[in-house]
Amino acid sequence: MRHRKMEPIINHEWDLNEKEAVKLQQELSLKVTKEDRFPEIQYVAGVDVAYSEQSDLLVAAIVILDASSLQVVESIVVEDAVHFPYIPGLFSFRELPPIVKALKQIKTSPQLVVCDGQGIAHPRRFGLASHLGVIFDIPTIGCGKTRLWGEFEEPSRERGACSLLMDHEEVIGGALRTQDNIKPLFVSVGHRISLETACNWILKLCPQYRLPETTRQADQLVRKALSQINQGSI
DNA sequence: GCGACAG
DNA sequence: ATCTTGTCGC
Repeated sequence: MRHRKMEPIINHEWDLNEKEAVKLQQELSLKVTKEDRFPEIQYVAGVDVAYSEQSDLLVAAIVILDASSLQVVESIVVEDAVHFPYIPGLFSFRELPPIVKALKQIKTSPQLVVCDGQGIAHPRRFGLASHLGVIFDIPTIGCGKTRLWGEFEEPSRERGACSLLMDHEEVIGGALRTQDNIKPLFVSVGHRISLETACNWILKLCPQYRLPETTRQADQLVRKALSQINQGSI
């Protein structure tokens, strides 16, 4: 099988101040597509980032899962220096640089990427998942453990229950229960996928645990890498 | 000014 | 996210 490495269709500057970052989000958010626009999905990618002791180092991991078996077929871990502080609403400017770096090196191109964070459930409708989706022009889902934006009702307590995340009259995501009696996840459109399809994929990726296998596998990798880095620096 | 605030 | 021990519960 031949592979073609992923390449961004948009290459913008990352060394921005807060005001410039907000302006860029407003511009790029116009490119987000909230409808299903993707081919058959054979590979799904998971992304996660961990921080070292003094938060001066980032470790990002990409895992590629076979969409049917949910088995890992490829993975990569990269390190990068922190170039942006953590600011709610500007999260992508902190975590995306190492993620982009890692995605460029992946040999197996995924047809869908699941992100640990929000998609359009964001004050400017441009969370990490949407940002990643737009610059690579690839379908993405935002899947956060906690809420950033929007109001919602508590979904009923069985797996699959979902209540809409609303910003006034606008639907920006869903609070989705992935297991019975477990706190819901916050699922939102990243890019080129509908909320309904996104929720169905997240449920498919959560056969046993609260978090999607994509996120769990990526989380496991960055944690292992970080512990090895810390041991080597002592 | 006060509370909220993805990871 | 990370710092951190025990502890309640299935």
